[in-house]
Amino acid sequence: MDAARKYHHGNLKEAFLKAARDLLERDGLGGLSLRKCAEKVGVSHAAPKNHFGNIAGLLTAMVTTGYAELAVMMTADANTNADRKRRRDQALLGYVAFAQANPALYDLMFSRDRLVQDDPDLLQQVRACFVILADCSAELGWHHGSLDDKTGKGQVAMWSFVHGYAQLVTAGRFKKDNMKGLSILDILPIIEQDGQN
Amino acid sequence: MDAARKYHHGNLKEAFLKAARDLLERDGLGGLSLRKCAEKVGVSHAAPKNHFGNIAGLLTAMVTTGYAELAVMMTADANTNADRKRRRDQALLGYVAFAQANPALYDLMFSRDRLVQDDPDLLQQVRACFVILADCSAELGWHHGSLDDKTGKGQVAMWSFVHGYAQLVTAGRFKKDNMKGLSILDILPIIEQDGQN
DNA sequence: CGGAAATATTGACACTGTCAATATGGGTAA
DNA sequence: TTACCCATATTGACAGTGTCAATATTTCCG
Repeated sequence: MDAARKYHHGNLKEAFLKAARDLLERDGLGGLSLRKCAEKVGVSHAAPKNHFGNIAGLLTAMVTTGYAELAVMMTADANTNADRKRRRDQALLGYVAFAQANPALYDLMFSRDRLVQDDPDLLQQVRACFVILADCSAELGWHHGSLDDKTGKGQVAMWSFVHGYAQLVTAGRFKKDNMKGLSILDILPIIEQDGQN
Repeated sequence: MDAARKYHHGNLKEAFLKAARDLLERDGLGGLSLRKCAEKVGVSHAAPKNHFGNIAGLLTAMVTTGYAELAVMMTADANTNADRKRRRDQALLGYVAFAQANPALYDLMFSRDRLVQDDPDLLQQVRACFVILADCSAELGWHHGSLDDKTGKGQVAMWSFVHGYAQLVTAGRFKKDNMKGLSILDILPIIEQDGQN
């Protein structure tokens, strides 16, 4: 039997994830509900229970796909472009582009009390994104000088900066005239060490 | 008549804010509801409407007090300590300390779809915090070199870094062995320009 | 004193997540 | 094929939520 049509409805789980994501970006987190998802897909209001358990399970599954897409956005043309500096720029631009394209989902990806925090799939995708960012911090020269990169300080700095920038941009906090139109690559040189690229 | 006892209940508005904040930090945003606040205070379930309109109004008022406290935490002993470097350290440490002491409230302070974003009081308190951070960026030397600080790049970098660090710390994202125990002052030197403090 | 305004209560409504009980269909072994 | 089991989906119910209209109570002020 066709893998996409193997039951009453078919890939109901993926249909739910798609519906949930549409609702999330259209109406925000407050406009997303299990019942609306079910109605959008065309099944009964309790159908999601079989696939996700509860709403935290649905949100966790959706967020997990978000991290997977974030990793793709950061490494989009990594193999077609061997230059380290451009790879790093691409990763940072991709990170911010993902947040701007999916602002509500990006917020949810860093929520503390709406997700199943110890979900194995979620943790794996989060780790994958962090590894990519860690490479960026190394290419930025943040392991340079008297500091030992093995302490993780460079990675902490990298993640803090990129996440903070992405969240504040998508929240519309940088709207003053002297802040509009700034890319993360415009900001980066300010906190780079001298002579490190 | 006593200002603290001038009606049926008294300062019901402040009582609601206190109850809401208790519920928020105890049970998270999902455990906070208007009806629970009303029950906690001892009034009817619709009483909050007179003071806040709707739940977004209550959350906005609570968040506004949060920004005011954040500003206090950043400038706690500013006048008793004239040293610029220690003032800057105090501001950053105070910022992170506030986030760690009020993790759920801090999250809510950067929410996009649960607050009245254009509330005048909220905007004023946000601006006050940003001004303090902007001073920190200037004291960090991020206006140095060929870059003109008037573009706001230094402020954007400062806010991005501190907010990202605070949010990731409170979300428990820095729990690996090589990241535990790091203070924001440990991270800061990594992204400082050479010789600038 | 008396009306007006602010404040609080009551009752209702639609909506939400969750659960138990039931129904339906697909896969599989006899 | 047939009979059974299990995954999947539906139905109905329940407590809890925000919000609103109507009403009641208290305070304020002319």
